[in-house]
Amino acid sequence: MAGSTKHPLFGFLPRNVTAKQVQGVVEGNENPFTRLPHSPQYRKILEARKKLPVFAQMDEFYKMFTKHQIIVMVGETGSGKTTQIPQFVVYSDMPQTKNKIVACTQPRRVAAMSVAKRVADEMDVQLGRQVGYSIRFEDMTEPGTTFLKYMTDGMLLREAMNDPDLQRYSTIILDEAHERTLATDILMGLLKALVKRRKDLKIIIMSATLDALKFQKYFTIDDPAPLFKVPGRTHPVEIFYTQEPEPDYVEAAIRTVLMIHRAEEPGDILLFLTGEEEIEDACRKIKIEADDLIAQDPDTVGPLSCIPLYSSLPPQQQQRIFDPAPSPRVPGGPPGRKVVISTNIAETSLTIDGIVYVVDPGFSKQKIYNPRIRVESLLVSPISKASAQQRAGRAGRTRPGKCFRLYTEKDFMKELEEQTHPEILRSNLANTVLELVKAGIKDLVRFDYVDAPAPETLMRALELLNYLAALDDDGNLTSMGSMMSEFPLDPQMSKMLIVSPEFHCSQEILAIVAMLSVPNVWLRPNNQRKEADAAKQLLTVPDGDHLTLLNVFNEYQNNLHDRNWSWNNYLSARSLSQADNVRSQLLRIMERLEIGVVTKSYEDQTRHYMNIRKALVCGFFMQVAHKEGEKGSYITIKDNQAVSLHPSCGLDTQPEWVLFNEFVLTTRAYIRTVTDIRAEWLLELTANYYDLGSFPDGEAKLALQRVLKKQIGKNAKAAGPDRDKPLKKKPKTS
DNA sequence: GAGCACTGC
Repeated sequence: MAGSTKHPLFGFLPRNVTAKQVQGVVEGNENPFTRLPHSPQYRKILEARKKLPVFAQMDEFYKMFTKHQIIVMVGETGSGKTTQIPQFVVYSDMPQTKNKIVACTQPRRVAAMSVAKRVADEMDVQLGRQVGYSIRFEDMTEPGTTFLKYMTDGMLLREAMNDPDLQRYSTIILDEAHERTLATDILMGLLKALVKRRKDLKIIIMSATLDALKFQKYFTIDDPAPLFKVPGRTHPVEIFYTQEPEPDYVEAAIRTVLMIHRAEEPGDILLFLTGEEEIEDACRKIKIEADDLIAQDPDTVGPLSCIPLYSSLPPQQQQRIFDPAPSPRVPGGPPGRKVVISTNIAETSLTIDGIVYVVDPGFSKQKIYNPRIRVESLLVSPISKASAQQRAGRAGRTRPGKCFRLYTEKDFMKELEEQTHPEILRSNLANTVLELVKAGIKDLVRFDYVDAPAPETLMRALELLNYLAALDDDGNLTSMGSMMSEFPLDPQMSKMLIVSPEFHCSQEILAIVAMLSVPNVWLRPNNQRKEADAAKQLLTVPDGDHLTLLNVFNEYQNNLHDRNWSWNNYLSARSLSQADNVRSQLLRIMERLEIGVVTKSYEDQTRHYMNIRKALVCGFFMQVAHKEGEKGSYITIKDNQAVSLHPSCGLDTQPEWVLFNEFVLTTRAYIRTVTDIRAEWLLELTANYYDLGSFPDGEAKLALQRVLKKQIGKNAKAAGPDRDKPLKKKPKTS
């Protein structure tokens, strides 16, 4: 009688449901969230879901989830945890009945989007309504309707900054926690503190196997967090090691690829190398050698296609990894094979079906941070055991595979670290510290990190934020700091934006900051370097690379009608449109903060450019170098690092003082993206930092003292300060 | 006279 009108979830007690109840609803005819009948598509997907390993453990899951506030979950690839667990949680939390949300974080945007789409299909609802996702630049949710949300970890961290109690959420699931991204690490710290304040909030940490114990221990409230284990569904991968260490891993890798091609069963190969240049080089060599092999032995050696893969490759070329292996040259001839040569991008971000052989030389480029000289750099380093395991796993996704490690078993056991160092130990934390302070964390040194960063890294971050006036001398957030934290930028750049109205150049600083926030816009194809350099020369502003970036952005905007403009000027259309996107987001934030977006267009260009350079100084006064000696050698102020102007630098002279965006350590120490500045501005705009009383001795200090003396003399002679008068333009030498 | 591992806000 009542059966037809009763709500499908009738009798469900929040946070106390059984697998039997849930299975009844899942198998039922009526969708409990839309009250519509389930579609045939739903039934089809349900049959596939029921085969996932995690589905068989629903009962076990609910027993644990009902009882505990925090769960650590481990599941191998193919367990279905990312799609199923959040749905299980929804039936228990019933967030739709109390205006709450179940959130599941991902380290990458594509994952958040694609998983949300899949889960919306599984639940027979429209993406963006009951189930949605939230990533930078795209909020695919409907307030009041969305109760299951996939999002990037960085997005949730931003929310935590403004609402430290994360009141909207009933359960928060941190997925891929083993990747230890900076955002996930900070979230773990915040959530550990939060569960004490919010007893109604539940947390699930999802990870691959090796780290589980560490997370369980970390999340000890009275007892360690319980562990929920889900088996994976992959194929076995046989591991081979070399007998002796390989002196040249690229050469060994090429040899191994050719050996596989000659001697192993059909199946595609994935080779891991460290960077673009290495990959393109190996690609060329493999092609040449494979052609030789085929010429020698056309009856047994099939064709080999070689596909490079790295992030700066245009998407269209990245798609080539999904091309099928080449067909035999003649019908019935030896089969073709595909080899993908990739950076770490194929370790986590991209999966390629059909890979049967993995060649792992054991290296990758890793970011390291040196707090002493405040520099992040990339270094080719040995990978960790966890990483090696992940790479090997790429061979077993479709059928049993083989992994050839180009190092000895002994080195694997003894030399490789268990885990890759988490990002928090390898990064400049200026931004993170500001976010934490904004989230109300008072004592950053004693914050409960999963892995605590070096005290010096924290000190460097606090010092920078103090000089930028984001924190006062007691480490409290200032109103300036509060504004700065609203921008998804390094603090130096948000500072520039906030002060830009004083220099009448908000639009210009917006464009420059946007350009500095996207990947390099300059293209330089191997066979057209001269043409590319010439094109760049035409866009160059000799006063500084920052102004060149501004010029490029403006020209891009002026030429939007011309589809080929970017390409014709050897510029990356992808980066430029990204910059445009970033610029709009930053502009919206400025408007929200009621920072007047001021631009004085009637000024003459020299003076206008000077104002822009002054605004740059307000953010980047700590990244300044002084020319010492004749041959273009510079010394960074205070740290006394000898550096050279990067060859890509467009300055037509070698000014005495320069401001730089980036310090790069390659064959030499270079400063990149450099602008000509004046000592007067340093003394005038950032007197706090350029306090000569505490300045280290050296040529830079002497030069600053001379400027100061001259200023005092001038001010004594003249009746008042005249520093607003444009300084005389230097004669240009070409 | 050289380089951009990979994410993310």
